[in-house]
Amino acid sequence: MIKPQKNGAGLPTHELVYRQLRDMVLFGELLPGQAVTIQGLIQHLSAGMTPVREALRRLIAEGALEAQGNRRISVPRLTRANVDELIFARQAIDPKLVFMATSNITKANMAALTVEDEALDRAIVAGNIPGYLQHNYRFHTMLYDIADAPILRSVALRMWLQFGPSLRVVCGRVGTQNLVDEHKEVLAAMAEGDAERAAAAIRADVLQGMEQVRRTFDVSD
Amino acid sequence: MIKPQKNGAGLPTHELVYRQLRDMVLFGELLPGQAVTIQGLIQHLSAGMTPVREALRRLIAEGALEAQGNRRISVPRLTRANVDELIFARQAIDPKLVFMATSNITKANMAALTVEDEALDRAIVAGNIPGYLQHNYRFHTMLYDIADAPILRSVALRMWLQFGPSLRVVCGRVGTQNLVDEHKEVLAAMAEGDAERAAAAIRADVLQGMEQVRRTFDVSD
DNA sequence: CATTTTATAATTTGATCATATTTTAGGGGT
DNA sequence: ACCCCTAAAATATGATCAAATTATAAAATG
Repeated sequence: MIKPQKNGAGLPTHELVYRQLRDMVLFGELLPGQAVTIQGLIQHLSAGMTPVREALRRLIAEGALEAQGNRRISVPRLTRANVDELIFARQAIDPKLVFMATSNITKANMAALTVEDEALDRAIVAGNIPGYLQHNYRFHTMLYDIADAPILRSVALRMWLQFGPSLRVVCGRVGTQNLVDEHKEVLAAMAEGDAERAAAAIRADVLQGMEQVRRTFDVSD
Repeated sequence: MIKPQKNGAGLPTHELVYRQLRDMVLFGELLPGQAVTIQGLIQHLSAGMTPVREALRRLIAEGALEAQGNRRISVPRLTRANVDELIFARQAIDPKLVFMATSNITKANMAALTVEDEALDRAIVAGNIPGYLQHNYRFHTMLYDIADAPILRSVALRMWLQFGPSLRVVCGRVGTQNLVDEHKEVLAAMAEGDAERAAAAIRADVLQGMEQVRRTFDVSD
């Protein structure tokens, strides 16, 4: 007698499992190189096998996890060359999305962005690393959503999934105090409708953050 | 009594199902808007449920298929705005990959590219649409592989999965005769080691092909 | 009376689970 | 080092439940 339980939310289980795993990748509960097993997740999330498998296939396709070939799955360990690829791609995509977002900005959007950025600042001064990672992610993804360009958005989100674990490691080493961003400049430019300036500001922000990731490779590897 | 059959190849079934479905998307056996059902694939490919589900999750994550929300899956129908996004992304990514590939080119690589391009030319004069699609895809993906940049490569491949079905429709309307490409120029530049010129050539090639896709939206939609 | 709308039943499809099989990794023993 | 053996993890299947679409019938409107 098999009885599939109806999970609390209105979402399918494989979607819930996906989101939990994605957040674990993004906000640093999983470290680069760490192994991920299906059985382990079944127990840890108390989920069935099929939903877990589907979520893993999806995350592998998105680059958040890596299939090693011999039926093993792990969190990817970035190489220096990988980081350079990510820097190039983000420099190309993120400014375009902010440029597009500037046309679609509304009062409500701008207010929500400001709230998120202030929460981000508080996390920085408090040295709250998970809070920093989450609010920073949310700030950028809100911009992606406002741009209303689903294909470019999916590419940008994919990049976040790839450098997420490494970013976590960086923050663990250098702390949050040394982190600066160009978010205020982005918001000011968007408020004036100056798409070019907003795009340039986010480009600087992206470059600044990614260089921090790159720097860790120059010392360690 | 359950007996999982050992599929002929050494690859897992979900991988084989994935490849078959991907090729169906890329080379036009599936049209934009067409519905894709799990049950249908189980019968059509005579595969089990789990492998089919995993392959579908992967293809959805890669943008080749679309989850409509109400548990239904279909081949995405591109909007004019989507095509503009694809044009922007390919213009940014493809030239970079060719630029990088120029540094890594070998005699064997160059020979293989030339063979592929000649097969492509033959398909064009023969009006062989599936042949055109396959050889064109192979030519470009060979360049991606040579570049040895897995992250940018995966982004570029994702773009192909998105415009694949629409490209098939375009070829069906205009035929292959009117198709021109800049592949000869790309190869000539790469042979000389002129990465800038090769990148510019592939940029022109991409733009030319994608404009063809865009044009169909100006008349139909 | 024809047509549209609404409600209900039937069928198809998707989601999840338990289980059987296959493969891999690791641990003694040569 | 190599090879068998065992244990654990991954893969694949079919059964079962749930949900959604389609088909069908009834009711209401013009």
